Amino acid sequence: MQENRTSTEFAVLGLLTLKPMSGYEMRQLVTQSIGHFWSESYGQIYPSLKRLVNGGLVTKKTDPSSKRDKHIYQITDEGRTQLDRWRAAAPKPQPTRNELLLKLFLNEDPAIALEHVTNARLQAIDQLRQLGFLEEKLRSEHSDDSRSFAGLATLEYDRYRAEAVVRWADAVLAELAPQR
Amino acid sequence: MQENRTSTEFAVLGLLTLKPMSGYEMRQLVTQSIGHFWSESYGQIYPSLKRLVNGGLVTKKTDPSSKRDKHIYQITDEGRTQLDRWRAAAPKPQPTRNELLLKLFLNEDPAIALEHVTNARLQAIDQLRQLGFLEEKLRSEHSDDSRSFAGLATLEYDRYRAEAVVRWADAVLAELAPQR
DNA sequence: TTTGGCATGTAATCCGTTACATGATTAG
DNA sequence: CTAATCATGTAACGGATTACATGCCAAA
Repeated sequence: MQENRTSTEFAVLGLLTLKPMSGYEMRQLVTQSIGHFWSESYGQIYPSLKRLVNGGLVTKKTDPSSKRDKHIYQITDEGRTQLDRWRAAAPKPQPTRNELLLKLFLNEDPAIALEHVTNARLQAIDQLRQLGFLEEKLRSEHSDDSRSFAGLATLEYDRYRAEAVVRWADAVLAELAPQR
Repeated sequence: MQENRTSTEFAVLGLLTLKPMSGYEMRQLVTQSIGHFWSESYGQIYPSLKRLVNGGLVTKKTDPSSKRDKHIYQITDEGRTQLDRWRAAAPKPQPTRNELLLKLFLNEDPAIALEHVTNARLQAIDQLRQLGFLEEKLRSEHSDDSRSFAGLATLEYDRYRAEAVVRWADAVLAELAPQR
């Protein structure tokens, strides 16, 4: 009887390897540190934790040091085993659906194309700025362990991609508004 | 009473500006020519067409020249109006969820990281090859009208991005397996 | 004659976000 | 006192894929 786990469940499980934490903390962690490439809502986190507990991959206990009703979740050995298997498997390719490209493709008005591409360029530049902040934060927090390497690699990924968007936009804009 | 249209419905509507066609043809067109950045399944196309007909943005008639039961859909003036409005609006940013990055982030085993990054690099290179084919096809089909410009721009987008992935992978691999 | 491609659609299911519902604690 | 933040969870809804169900026509 093989349980069918979703990426979300493994994400939740994997985050518990960083440290035992509550659903609330996990949500903060996701948005603050891996928000540039992953998101989880409460509507996913709490049900996932529940399923993981049912499957024995995670244990739940109430934090005695907290005045509030706070539940700390911790990964079990079985959880680590399953997580390792998932991590070793090839990441499933995410479906590509890009509304910007769709609008460009379906659009015959050059003015609109120009506007969308210009905006995309500005957004990419803004993303580069934000990635810079994140990188600084990451470097200051844990200076040079292996965890930091993985974090930096993910930042770099998005940096390369954002730079690619800027260059692409420049190329397209040059073609849209030539010699002037 | 404002209808709430999805991106899928506008995609379907927009494709009908290329030419009137059937649901089946649309599905072929999507996978063959814009598959690198957009996908639609029959489970989306047929219900969308139905809703668009109900809303008066599309008309449906049976193709008399076909022996089979073939329904040709055509965009109406009202459809064009609505489409124009949608095209002018800012594309909504697609949520970023990248399982590769998640696995890298959660992984402490360098061998697994190395494997995933190597694979990502190979996949990007393969994508570049496919984009090359698509570009040739596009250039040969309609040599130099405005439609071809839009098509090329979308291809270029993915080319820039795929090249960025290759460069990123090279950088990460260099750090994972230094001096040898 | 049987297989592959044309052709249409619906139903089941999955996965995700947003909205809802509730309440305690703490800082201003 | 009162607003922000901590904290937990469920319900409703939306949007997409996959599986299902059906059948004709053409070519091998």
